[in-house]
Amino acid sequence: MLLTQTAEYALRAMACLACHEGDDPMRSKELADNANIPAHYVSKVMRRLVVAKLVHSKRGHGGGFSLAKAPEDITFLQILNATDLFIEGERCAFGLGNCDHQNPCPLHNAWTELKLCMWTWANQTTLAGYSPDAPEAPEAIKNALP
Amino acid sequence: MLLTQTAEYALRAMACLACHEGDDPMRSKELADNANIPAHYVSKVMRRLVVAKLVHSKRGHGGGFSLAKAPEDITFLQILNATDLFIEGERCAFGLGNCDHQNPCPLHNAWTELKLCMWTWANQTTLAGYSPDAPEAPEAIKNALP
DNA sequence: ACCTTGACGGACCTGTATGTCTACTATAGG
DNA sequence: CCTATAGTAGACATACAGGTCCGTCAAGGT
Repeated sequence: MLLTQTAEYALRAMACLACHEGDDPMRSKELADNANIPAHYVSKVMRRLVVAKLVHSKRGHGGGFSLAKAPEDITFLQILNATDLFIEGERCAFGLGNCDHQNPCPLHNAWTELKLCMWTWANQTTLAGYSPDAPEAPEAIKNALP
Repeated sequence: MLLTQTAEYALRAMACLACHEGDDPMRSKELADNANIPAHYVSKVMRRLVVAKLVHSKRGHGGGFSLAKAPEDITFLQILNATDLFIEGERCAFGLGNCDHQNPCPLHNAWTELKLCMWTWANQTTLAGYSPDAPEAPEAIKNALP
């Protein structure tokens, strides 16, 4: 599992909201069905996104969830950080104690590269990419993975 | 947490073995101390690496663990795959049911990119990079992360 | 006003990853 | 042959992410 279950739910939920048409908010039941999240777990996931100000919630009759900003302004990094999967500021996996840029441990570079790789991906990918007719992945990417 | 705890232990243990000098195997107690792994958990971690044929174990008096091949022939990908963190063949986080290259879901490309990013890193990084006097990370990497 | 809808928030349960302990087996050396 | 050493294997314990449940609160509709 590359991401935690909750992070995966959050990404799917945000994608659902991004492609939701109309101005009326989306109810948790709809989210659960469309994003394939356990019905009773939706509120847990969404509350984190509300606290992170990525999503607005509206109570009562006609209530539900809606994006707090334009899809292209919401990066995956923001979503992942809202769900406890902190990429930034993570300690070095190899450093025992004091390991930073000044005192790099032998494998510090490898670790930094991985973080940079994930961080760049998460920071560059936004919900704007969500579209039912998005272009297919380039051949290079399709064939690179075994 | 970017990696699972066990995966992190495995990487550290392999790094310790890679920089271990001499022909005699390294005892589990030494590994536990040097790689900062709970003493009684070392055998659990190492057994996976033994099964994956990345490490040789020797029982009895004078026994211990040693790398099964040259450090430069051991990639992080092999180590991670040995510890249940399968990067390859992972299903798409966004696909609900049938989602592949032929029938990509709207966010399939983003997911593929992340997998490719991690896979490339893991596949290109080997234990050969382990050295107490490895060069520092390029400035670009050092400054890219917030 | 009252009722229905639906998010909020906390208590609580559960399963998996992690960690600990112990009896067993293999090897080397005296 | 006996003993100390050191990995093996599996039972058992624990912590925490994941998941369920329910009472509360807010907003419309009638």
